[in-house]
This record gives sequence, C-alpha cells and structure tokens, in this order.
Amino acid sequence: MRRSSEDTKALILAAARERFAADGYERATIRAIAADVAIDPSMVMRYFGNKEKLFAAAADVDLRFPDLTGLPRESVGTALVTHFLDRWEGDEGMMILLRTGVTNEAVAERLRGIFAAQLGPLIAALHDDPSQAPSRAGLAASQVLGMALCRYVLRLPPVVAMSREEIVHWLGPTLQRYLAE
Amino acid sequence: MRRSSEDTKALILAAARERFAADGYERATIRAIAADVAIDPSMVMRYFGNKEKLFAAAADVDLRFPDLTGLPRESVGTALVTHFLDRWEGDEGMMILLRTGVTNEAVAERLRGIFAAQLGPLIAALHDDPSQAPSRAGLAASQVLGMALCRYVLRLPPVVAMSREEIVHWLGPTLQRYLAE
DNA sequence: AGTGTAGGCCAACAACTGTTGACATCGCCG
DNA sequence: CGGCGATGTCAACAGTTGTTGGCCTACACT
Repeated sequence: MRRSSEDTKALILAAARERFAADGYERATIRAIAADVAIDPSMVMRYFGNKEKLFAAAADVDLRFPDLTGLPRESVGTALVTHFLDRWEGDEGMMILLRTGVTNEAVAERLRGIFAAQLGPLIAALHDDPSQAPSRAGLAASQVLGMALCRYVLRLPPVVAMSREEIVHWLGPTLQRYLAE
Repeated sequence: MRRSSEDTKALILAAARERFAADGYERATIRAIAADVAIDPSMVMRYFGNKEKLFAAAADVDLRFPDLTGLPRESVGTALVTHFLDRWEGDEGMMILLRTGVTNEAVAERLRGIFAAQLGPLIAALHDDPSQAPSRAGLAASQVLGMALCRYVLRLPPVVAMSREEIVHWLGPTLQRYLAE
C-alpha cells in the first residue's frame, strides 16, 4: 500500500517541525528531515519547493493570545503566564520561533510583527493611557520569553525543576505589575 | 612592514567575536572572519587550530558578577540590573553566549555551569534559607536574560526604545522580589 | 651578501549542503 | 490487459565549508 500525497506531506511537515525546533534552521538539514520519514530528500523538494518554504510551513504557528478583556483586572498576570506555559508545552511552534529567531533576522522580524500586531493591542485595551502600552507589552514579553528561554531552551536545572504552580506564583505578580499597575 | 604574529592573532580574535556575536556559530564562517581581517583562511587555522578552538577563544568571557554582599539588602535588585546592562553594552561576549547557546548544546551546558557556579552562590549568600537560592537565581536569570533577548537580540522596538533608567525602574523591583523577598 | 625563518598566500581536498532531472514502480481506470 | 498518472528512488550538479600542505617572500641576523 502506498501512502497518499497528503499523508507524506504531513509526515514531512511533522519531522521538519521537530528538527527545526531541536536544531534551528541551519543544522536542520533537508536530508535529515527526509531520513526521519525514511524518504528521499527530493520528495521534500517536490512537496515544499525549497527549504525556506518548508520552514515557512513549519513555522506557521498561531500564538493564540487569550482574550483578556473579559477577565477581572487583577488576574491578567496569572492568566498570561498560564496561557504561555500551555502554549509552550503544547507543540513545537514556540520552540521553532525562539530557536530560529535568535539567529535568523527574517524570523526575528516576524516576531516583532506578531508582538506589535497581537500583544500590543491586547495590552492597550487594558489601560487608560494607551501610550504606555508598547513598553508594558515589551516588559511582559521580556519576562515570558526569558522564562521560556531558561526553562525550555537553555534548560537551567532549577528552572526546569519548578512546578507550573511555582512559576505562576512568581511570574503572575510580575506580569500583573508590568501590565496593569 | 609586516605584522607580528600576536597582532594578527588579536585581529582574528576580534573579528571572530564580531562574527560569532552577529551570526551565531554556524553562519560565522572562517572564510568570512578571515576576509574581515583581509587575510587567508589558513592563517586562522594556523593560529587557532580549528573552528571550535577559535570559538572557544572568542567565547571565553567572564560575566564578572558583582559582589552583592556589601550592599544594602533592599538595593540588590537594581544593582543586578545595572550591572547586566553594563555588561551587555560593554562587549560582545554576552551576545555570543546567548546567540550560540540557544542552538549549541555545548554552550548551553557552559551557561548552566556559569549559572550554577557563579550566580547561585551569589544569591545563596543573601538569604537565610539557602534551599530556595537555586529557584530564586533561576527566576532572576529568566528576567535578565529575557530582557537581553528582547532588547539586544530580537530588538523589539519598544524595548529598544526604553532608557536605562526605565529598565532599572521596572526590572529592579522584580529582581528584588525574586532575590530577597 | 647570503640565509634562515616567521608571516602569509595559493590551490586543492573531502565532506556536506540544497537542488535538479531522469528513471523506476505501484495501482487505478478504461 | 494495457497504459497512465501519482508516488517514489537514484545519481549527479554546483556551491560552500572546514581543513591541509606546499610554496613564496620580506626581514633580521651574521
């Protein structure tokens, strides 16, 4: 029985996500991805055109920011932390963006775009004076991304060892202050 | 007039630092570094053996943590922020470690070592109950590294636009809470 | 002036990369 | 049964990378 075109395309994409998340853009080779699916590298080219397009498909993730407007104002901090922990542990998308964004200017630009288009407005809606919103969003991003960096990328042992509750307990008030105070 | 051996070696090292800081390990090629110094790539090999050793020389940075024990207890937070801002703006060492540590396991391991050997004890000395020190150090690292990531690596515009004073104003209390409360 | 040597260049290597085009084979449909 | 399109393989390409060894050449010293 042969696989359908869509099936192998999905297999390739899954393998590519893993490789890009684990190794970054340069070290995730098309040959390695193809080997993971036990397939010829030329298949990857046929289905995705070239490496850049394959990466674009693999890195097409939706941050799915939650709607904070319905929440009691004093709990936006914890809400954001828990959401991001879920997001990071859910799939490899976040890891891909961070691992590659650090050395790939195009991805960094994309992160700036996501940040400005999605997180900024979200924060702006919370506050009376919207002029402070970008700075506040930036501060929040720094703490959230820093936690992700230490826990999921650099794997600092004490940070890995912390429970979700501990992280929420410590980061919640920080984000609360950055966002709403 | 010919250059002395030590001179060119220093030139190569300086160019390597720039390239590794700007491009990361993979994309910083020996040929590019050599071209920056207007020299033949084989010279780089002669002076540093191979690329790994060149990188080791370029990434041999000292974090130079400050001595917090003499400080009034309530100002350790701001002291740590200002120190790290200085450190990041001083030379390329920090940038090299972060850019490469994200995709290079050996550098990540080294960061874990630095963290455990230098930041951990520093924090432990501040607190009565030393069992909490690793978690606290991890939290502090997450905020400091996250700020560096957003400001110097990803260059999120609002974070870049913030002044040193603003950053100290916002991060100081956060670190103070993580470290000493 | 002759010579040894430190500093530097050149050409080439093997390995690896993304990418391409020609060829094989399975399975459906007439 | 025969053919044809979809699925997949093979071999090779051109470029880049780290790395090597042989060669040149300016300069200090006798």
